[in-house]
Amino acid sequence: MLTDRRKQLLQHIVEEYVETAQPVGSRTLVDKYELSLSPATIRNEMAALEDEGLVAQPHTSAGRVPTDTGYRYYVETLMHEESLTEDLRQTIRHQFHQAARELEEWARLAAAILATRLRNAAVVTTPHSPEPRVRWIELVGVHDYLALLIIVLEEARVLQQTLTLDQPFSQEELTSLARRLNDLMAGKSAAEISEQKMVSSPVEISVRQATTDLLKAADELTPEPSFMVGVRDLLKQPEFTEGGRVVDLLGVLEERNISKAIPISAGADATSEEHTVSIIIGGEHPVDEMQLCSVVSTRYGGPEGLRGMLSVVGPTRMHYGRNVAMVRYMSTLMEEMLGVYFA
Amino acid sequence: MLTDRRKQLLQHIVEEYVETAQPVGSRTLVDKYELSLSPATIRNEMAALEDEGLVAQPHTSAGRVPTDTGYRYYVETLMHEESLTEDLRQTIRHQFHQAARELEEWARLAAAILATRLRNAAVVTTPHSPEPRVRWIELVGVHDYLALLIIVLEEARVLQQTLTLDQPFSQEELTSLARRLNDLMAGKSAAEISEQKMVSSPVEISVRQATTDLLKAADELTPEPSFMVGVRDLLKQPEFTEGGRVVDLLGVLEERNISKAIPISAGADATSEEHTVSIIIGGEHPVDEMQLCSVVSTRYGGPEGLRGMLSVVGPTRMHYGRNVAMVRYMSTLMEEMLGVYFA
DNA sequence: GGTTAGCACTCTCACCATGCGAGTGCTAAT
DNA sequence: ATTAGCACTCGCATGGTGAGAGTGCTAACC
Repeated sequence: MLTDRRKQLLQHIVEEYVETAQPVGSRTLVDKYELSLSPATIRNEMAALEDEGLVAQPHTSAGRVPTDTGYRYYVETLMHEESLTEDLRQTIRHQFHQAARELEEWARLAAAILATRLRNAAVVTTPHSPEPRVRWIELVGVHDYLALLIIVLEEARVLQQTLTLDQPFSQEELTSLARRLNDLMAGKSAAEISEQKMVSSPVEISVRQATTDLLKAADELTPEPSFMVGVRDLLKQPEFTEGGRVVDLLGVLEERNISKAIPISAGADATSEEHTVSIIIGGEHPVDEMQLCSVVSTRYGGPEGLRGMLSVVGPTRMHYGRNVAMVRYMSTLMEEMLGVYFA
Repeated sequence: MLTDRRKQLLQHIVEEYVETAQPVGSRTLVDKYELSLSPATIRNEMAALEDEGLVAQPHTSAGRVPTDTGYRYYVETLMHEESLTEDLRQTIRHQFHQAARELEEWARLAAAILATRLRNAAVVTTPHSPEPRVRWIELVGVHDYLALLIIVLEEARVLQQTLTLDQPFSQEELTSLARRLNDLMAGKSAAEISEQKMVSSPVEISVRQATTDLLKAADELTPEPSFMVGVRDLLKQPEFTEGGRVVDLLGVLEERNISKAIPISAGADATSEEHTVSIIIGGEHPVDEMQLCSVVSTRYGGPEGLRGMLSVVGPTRMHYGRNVAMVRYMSTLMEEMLGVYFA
């Protein structure tokens, strides 16, 4: 348990370091924060904080820098979440209402806003349901042996797939087949469709197969349009300028496997109802290349089990208070939009 | 007009520099390429090449480096396009035949292959027609006042847009409206649809409006899934490691405006039939941030006026012979795939 | 005349010493 | 418990030096 003074000191160190990116020394601390103490005292206190593993010095004669555990302590007990001005809220809300009424568009916009306002990289996934259900199914012939299978999900997402037919079909035949399947499949999930055992034509079977495959795949194929936004800002940070490390980081982010780079697991599932914002700090991250970064993320949900994720990736030396506030606000906003969308 | 010896010398300089990323000196040249001449002679020749503006030295006591004009001369007259082994061709073709039968998937695959094989960034756009036409149109209700407009283009691309309705419609009503519009619009382009003046219901008007808007926009919205692949390799190049410049480059690439970063204009439109591969070298590029890069690109086309673009972005010090060969092969392959697709 | 050997010259880069400044830890006094 | 003072440690910037690479030029050579 830390004394109040040490807590406050840690807070100052974190905030100062976040701002300047320089190791912070005892003198700077007393000067800038007008502590009515001498640098010597601060030094003693800092030595204590170092013993606790909360701060470290890059080299003997440098100031202190927060460690991952230091940041962790900070976000858990010391940080106050910044509150957004009503003005800012309005501006952002306005941007959303001006955008096209499209789920993907909203996700993209959210990512763009997060990235530019916070000057960090942002990742937003479009909302999708854990067990997607068919709302509508359509078959459009491209030519004799080729047709386009289009599936509209309950959540208004559109999937498509090209099918090779074993024999020519006219558009009329395809349409009536689609009608028939529509009646059978509407409102059903992949599992439920698979259960419907029945004798039917080879085409019908292949369409059914394609449909269930698509539904199953729908979960993973988190479309990446919203991705990569702001990586530029991320790489601008002084801690990345040295060169080598950047490349690895980019490598991880470039693979589309977002879930690997941003494991949302930590605690978020249990109380996900309550807009919990989860924070992963540096070395806490399972993926090596990400250990210079912190990730602030939260889920958002809509009706019908729709779920998506918003997150901000920045250097460990990020402005946690601001990022958390912003991510939280964007998630409520996304939920609001989804609510309206599905009235 | 250069003497044969100077041409060959330039060729060696380019190829050596491409390989080693080091300014190449007279001694290395005679040693490595077993020229039966002394370094002194080579020096004289190099001085001549420098007078012509084809090579330059970073500083007085360094070897020579090709200038942009040097590279230009090289690609126009000296370079021989590498030929791909039958083995490689087969491997790649195989990858394509294993992939999903989907235009986007092919484009993505093409980009991935280009990027990994050439260790450069690759950009591929999915094929789209300059004047898209409607093949099929569908309306799916999401709830009372919201419907999804789905348009399948002749080229088998699917567009979608959410529409707000001024009054509730049942799915039956929407379907029959879609049928009616389908009959009117099938095979038509945006311009032709706009011409069809007729009295109709407000919904119908708004659907028509949305359709033409979508068709018009379809040209620009070159989907970016295939983008950014391999930027990692790009930034690994020694010329980018210093730091500052990378950021700007990323900035340009991150904006989705590919056409700006990769103007294909240069000569490609006229004789585009013949798989002309266009090359933009360093300073020739209109965008400042791209002037450290070269771009090798070509268009590819399919039936029905379908057109797309393949390109590779790398440092000026790229392996032109290989890149051109690969880009050319991928373009014929894409055409082949499109041909099969639309039988 | 083209080619070459030789040489002086230039410039980069790595290395080392040096000095300064920032910041610390410790001790002794308050 | 706090603080002043001081010796100490590093990092970093500065400057000098020497090796190495590569050049241009001149004079000799075939």
